[in-house]
Order: sequence, then structure tokens, then C-alpha cells
Amino acid sequence: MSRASDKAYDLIRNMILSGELASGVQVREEQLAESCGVSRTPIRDALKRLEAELFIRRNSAQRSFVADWSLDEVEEAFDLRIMLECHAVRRASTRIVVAQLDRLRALNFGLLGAIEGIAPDVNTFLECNRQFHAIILEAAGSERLTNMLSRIIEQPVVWRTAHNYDRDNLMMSYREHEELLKAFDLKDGGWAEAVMSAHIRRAFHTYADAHRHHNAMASKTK
Amino acid sequence: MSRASDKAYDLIRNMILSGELASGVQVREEQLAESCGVSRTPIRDALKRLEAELFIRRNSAQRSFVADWSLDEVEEAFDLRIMLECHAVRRASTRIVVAQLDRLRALNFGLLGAIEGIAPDVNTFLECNRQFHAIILEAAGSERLTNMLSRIIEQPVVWRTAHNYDRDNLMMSYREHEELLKAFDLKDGGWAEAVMSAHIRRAFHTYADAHRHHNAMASKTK
DNA sequence: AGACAGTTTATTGTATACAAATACCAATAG
DNA sequence: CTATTGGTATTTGTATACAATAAACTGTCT
Repeated sequence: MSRASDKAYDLIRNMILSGELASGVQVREEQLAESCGVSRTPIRDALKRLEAELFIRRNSAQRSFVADWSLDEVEEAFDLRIMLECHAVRRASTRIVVAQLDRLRALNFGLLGAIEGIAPDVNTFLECNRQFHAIILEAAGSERLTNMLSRIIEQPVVWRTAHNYDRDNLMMSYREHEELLKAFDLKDGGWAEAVMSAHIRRAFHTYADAHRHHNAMASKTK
Repeated sequence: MSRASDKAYDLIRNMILSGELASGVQVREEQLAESCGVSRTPIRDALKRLEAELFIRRNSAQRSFVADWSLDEVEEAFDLRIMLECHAVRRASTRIVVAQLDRLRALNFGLLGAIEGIAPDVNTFLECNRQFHAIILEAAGSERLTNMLSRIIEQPVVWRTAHNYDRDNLMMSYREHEELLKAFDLKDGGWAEAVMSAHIRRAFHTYADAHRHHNAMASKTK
């Protein structure tokens, strides 16, 4: 991450995810340039990227605002992710090689380790989970698919939701990954697809519960 | 299209589609700037966009090249397009309003008119076809979906293939659109989805035939 | 001749100044 | 009091100069 535009991208993205930049607020290029310590040129690059990922929206006059996602929009994103990841897993089931299966097994073992402690290590869990899905995408062998999935807000939503996961939820992810591995072993793309679909749908409902809970809290304090 | 970056985007895109910029050749920002009559800044914007749409690829040293698509890669793109357009049509089937249905009917009537002449008017056909699909996407009402489909090479491949359409093929498109309209009238999302899937699959095979024919010609002249 | 180091050249990345577009505000007419 | 118009401030778009990086070359040493 030496390039200034990458640095700016990460910084702005984190500002959005951490809530430092609240939903709906306008962001100005010059102001971002100052807070990121770079000039406007890389900021503009970063904003374009964030706009493509729908983190940033622009109004008719090209002013940029932090996107404000409704539950419906999050559900749309999940629906798309389900379609694309199921497609990936279907392709992967006929293309995946032993080395990749081994890496998947190792990652899911690491993921289990992160759960089993007294307090689950959510960050390690997330990183293992991210890599697990990345390897499946790699095995699917479609650059375009990788491209699209990287654009769909996956990290942020996963990130927000996982902090709401209780141990049972985390363990469920582990088991679903194991089931996916069995489906790969048997080269049963249909099974793999069904497991993946359930896996992501469950994640959505965990998110939706948290979202509603959050809103209920917010309206109380008003 | 007053903005220089939009102008540059269109010019470069057309240069690629027309073959003026051949597959695989390197493109330099400064050279493009000169041929587009703008500075490097908007060229860089345009290249980023074209890169996101996989018209342009970059090597490890960030040099840009015109993408060279294999038939497999085109098939991947079609597969993704089928998934996304089927999703769109499914959503649209429960959301589409009368005004949109009327516009669809009018467009398909225009499309029929373009076919019926002595020599089919391919450009009008393509424009009606483009708008037809755009309205369905609008009716689907998912910004994210629109976003993704606009990134998937749809226009270029459609453009290349339609010039290979014979009258029967064009007429088939008209009939499929009519069938889609019936499915919408009956709010039968499953039917609509099936018709759309067949519609795009047929387009792919028309493309694949043309592609193979083209390659056979090319190898003869070698 | 072949390989390697240092230098040159080509190309992209970044900063910055300026131009264009838009929003904001105040003054004035209705 | 509202609407409209004009001007000013703010913000984004573009051009351009310069910096950084990677490729190509050249000369030397083995």
C-alpha cells in the first residue's frame, strides 16, 4: 500500500465503517485530502472506487456523500452476493484442486481455534472467513466474477454483523464450511451451492436482527 | 457529454470496439490524451472506468493494454449477465407499473418495425433492444443491480453479435420480448425469468457461432 | 559472448494552479 | 412576503509540471 490513492481509499473506507464519517454527510475532496495527508488527485481516485462500491453517492451536482443504507438495500446486496457466491461455488466444485482444498481445511481449522477460546477471537475468525471465501473465488477461476464480488459490499457488512455473532452463530459458520468441504470432496456442486446459499442467508438474518435491534435502541433514546 | 472524461471514455471505447485499437496493444495515457484532445487527467478517469469494465487490463507495472477476450471469457460474461438479468426480471415482475409496460410495448413495436424493412435496420433494432432491457432494469428497482449490469460488458458484445443476426434471429428477439410482456401481464416471475434466460443464451450462441466462424476465416488467411 | 551495474528513457503517480460549474446569499422588484 | 436575479463563495473538473518507478540500454568485467 505505498500508493497514495490506496492509502486514501483505506483511510476513507475506515472512516466510513468506524462511523467517523456518518451516513449522509457530505465529504469534500480538499478536506479529505488534508485529513489523509495527500493531494486531491489520489482522493479523487479513492472516491471513484468507493462510489463504484456504493459507499459514496454523488448528487446531480457531483457532490459526494457517505451512503446511507436502508435494510432493503442491504438485503439487495445480500441477494446479489448469494447469487454470485453460489455461482462461484458451483464453478469451483469442478475446478478446485487438492492444494486449494488443503488450504480451505487449514483455514477452517484456524477459524475453529478462534471460536474455542474463552472469549471468541472475532478478528481472527473474520480473517479466516475472508480467506476461505477468497480461495473458493480463486478456484472458480473467473476474473470477472472476482471483480464483481469485490465490488459488492461484503467486507463491511460481514464486519458489522460478525460482532453481533454469538458463539453458536460462529460455530454454525464453521460447520457450514465443513459441509462445503464435504461437497467439494464429492464434487457435488448442487450441494455446495445449497450450503453456500444457506450460509449467506443466515448471515443476512443475523444482520437484520442486529439492525432492527439497533433501530429499536435508537428510537428509545430519541 | 460535456465533461472531458466522458468524452474520452466514449472515444477510447469506440476505438476499442471499432478495432482501431487492436486487442492486446498497449495504450499510453499521453498518446490517448493527444488523440482525444484532452489532458491526461480525464484520460486516467476513462481508463479506470474501462478497466472496471475489463476493456482495459493493467500489468504488474500498471501499464494499460486493450483486453483480449477468449471465447471462455465471453461465456463467463454471458453467464453473469444471465444471472443478473434473470434476477432483474424476477424483481421487475412484481414491481413493474402500467406506464413501464406501455413503454416496453412501444419499444418492441419499434423493434419490429426495424426488422420488417427490406434490409433490417440493425442500429434501430439495437437501440430499441437496449432501452427495452433498461426499462426492465429500472422496474427491478435495485441501484446495485443496475450498477453491476452496466459494468458487465453488455453493449459491446451485443453490438458485435447483432451484426451477425439474420432476420430470423432478430424476429426471435421480438417474439421473446412479446412473451416476456405476457409473463409480466400475468405477474409470472418464473416464466419471465425462463424467457429471459433463453433469450440471452440464444444471443450467446449466436455470438459463439460468429466467433468460431471468424477464427476459421482468420486461420485460413494465415 | 554473457551477465551484471549503472545510466538513460519511457510511463505512470502526485501535487498544484487554474477554469468551470454549482450553491449560497443578499438585494430588489412584484 | 415571496420570487427572482446578480454576485460571491464553495466545490469539483482539467491542465500541467514535477516526482517516482519500471523498462531499456550500454558499457564493462569476467
